[in-house]
Amino acid sequence: MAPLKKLVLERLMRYYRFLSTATAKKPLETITSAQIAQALEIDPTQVRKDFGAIGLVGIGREGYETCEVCRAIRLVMGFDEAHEGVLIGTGHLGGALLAYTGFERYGFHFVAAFDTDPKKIGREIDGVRVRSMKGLKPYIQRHGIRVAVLTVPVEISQTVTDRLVTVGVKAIWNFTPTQLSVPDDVLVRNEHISLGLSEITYHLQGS
Amino acid sequence: MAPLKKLVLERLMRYYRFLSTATAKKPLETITSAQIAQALEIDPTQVRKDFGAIGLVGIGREGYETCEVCRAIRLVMGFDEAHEGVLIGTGHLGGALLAYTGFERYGFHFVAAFDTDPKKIGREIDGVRVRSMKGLKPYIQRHGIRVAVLTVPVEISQTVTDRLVTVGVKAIWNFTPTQLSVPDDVLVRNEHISLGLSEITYHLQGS
DNA sequence: GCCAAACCGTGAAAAAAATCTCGGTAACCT
DNA sequence: AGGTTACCGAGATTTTTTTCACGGTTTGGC
Repeated sequence: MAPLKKLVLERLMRYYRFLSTATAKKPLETITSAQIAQALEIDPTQVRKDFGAIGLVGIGREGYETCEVCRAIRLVMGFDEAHEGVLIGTGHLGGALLAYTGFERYGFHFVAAFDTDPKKIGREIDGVRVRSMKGLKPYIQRHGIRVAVLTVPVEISQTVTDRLVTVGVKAIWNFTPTQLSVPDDVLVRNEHISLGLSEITYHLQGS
Repeated sequence: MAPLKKLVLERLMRYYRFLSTATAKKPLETITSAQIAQALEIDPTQVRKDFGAIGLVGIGREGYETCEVCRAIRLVMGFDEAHEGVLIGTGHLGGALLAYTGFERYGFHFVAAFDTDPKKIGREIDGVRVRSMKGLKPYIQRHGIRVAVLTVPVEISQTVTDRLVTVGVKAIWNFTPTQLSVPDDVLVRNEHISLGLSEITYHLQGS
């Protein structure tokens, strides 16, 4: 099967989140593409296309089985594999991410945090131990960590990235406003929060 | 001029950020589309198209005047108008956003924060006063606030949004994992951080 | 048992976004 | 001064993404 595109993955994520929360308050046997589409403000066809892409088939005039949909999404997205990540940089944003419990449902959780500040090293933030950057390599390699979340100051983001790559990290969730360069086999997902301002200031502008 | 698309706005933001930081360390008179494109890992044509869209013209074989580019972007994006925003929900993420100073360069800053927790009300977080939600309406209206940043728990996100809309907020920067419904004239920019996990868990999956 | 309603599935069409191609022009070199 | 190089600008093309349109199928009613 051809790899799924980024946009498809993001929509699958949204379907999954919607189904998780919607069925929590009112269990549903089945759900139609129209229902999902309306809730998420997209086209019903889009939902059917996406479902088709991961091998889901609907039934008659019932729609899709909610359990089956969730299972299929979790399977294709890899939510059932435990993804253990480390956080680099325990500033405000890093701390907020460590405290956030919403990633668990996607099979992701933090097992350690790293920082250079001696005052922080050794402490725990929301149950996660803060370690010295010196211990990065052995930790990553001993635990087979493949994901790192980057919340360090921009000045050192590329340097830290290079280190992460050399110790074997395969995916970097980048919250720094930087364009990181990495080898082809390493995935960088940018979470450039400031970009959101573009829409806002432009929209408000002049009006 | 036709309104600029979201993707164009985001790229303009990236150009602006790149130019701001690149010229800070080494002042450049001019810059070529190829240089920008290489740094941001996009196509040079894309850069020229975007620049063309905001009326920038390059010169001979020199490229574009950096000052002029920055000025044009700031003008079209509205960075020079002071955008005063309020933050609703002073949890971990809210605190991190209040502490972040990087929004200033885009003309955005926080003038107040709101929360329901009596223990937080009255305190200051990074120079921003935390106020009671009861005072939301008068504050917004007295100061003519048009932007709200939403970092409240999901359970109350729609309720708070409705309130924001009725008191006259015109743009909501939504950090909650919710699909908010608002009138047509109100802009919602979603910063659904969890979506980033889709790429990561999918990429790592099976490998 | 048959008709109608409410779905899905999919190919076709449209819209949007990214990329290619190439003519034109200004600066540089010899 | 003239050729060459290194850009930009814009039309044409391709690719991607979204939406439309409609045949097929299952369910429920009569």
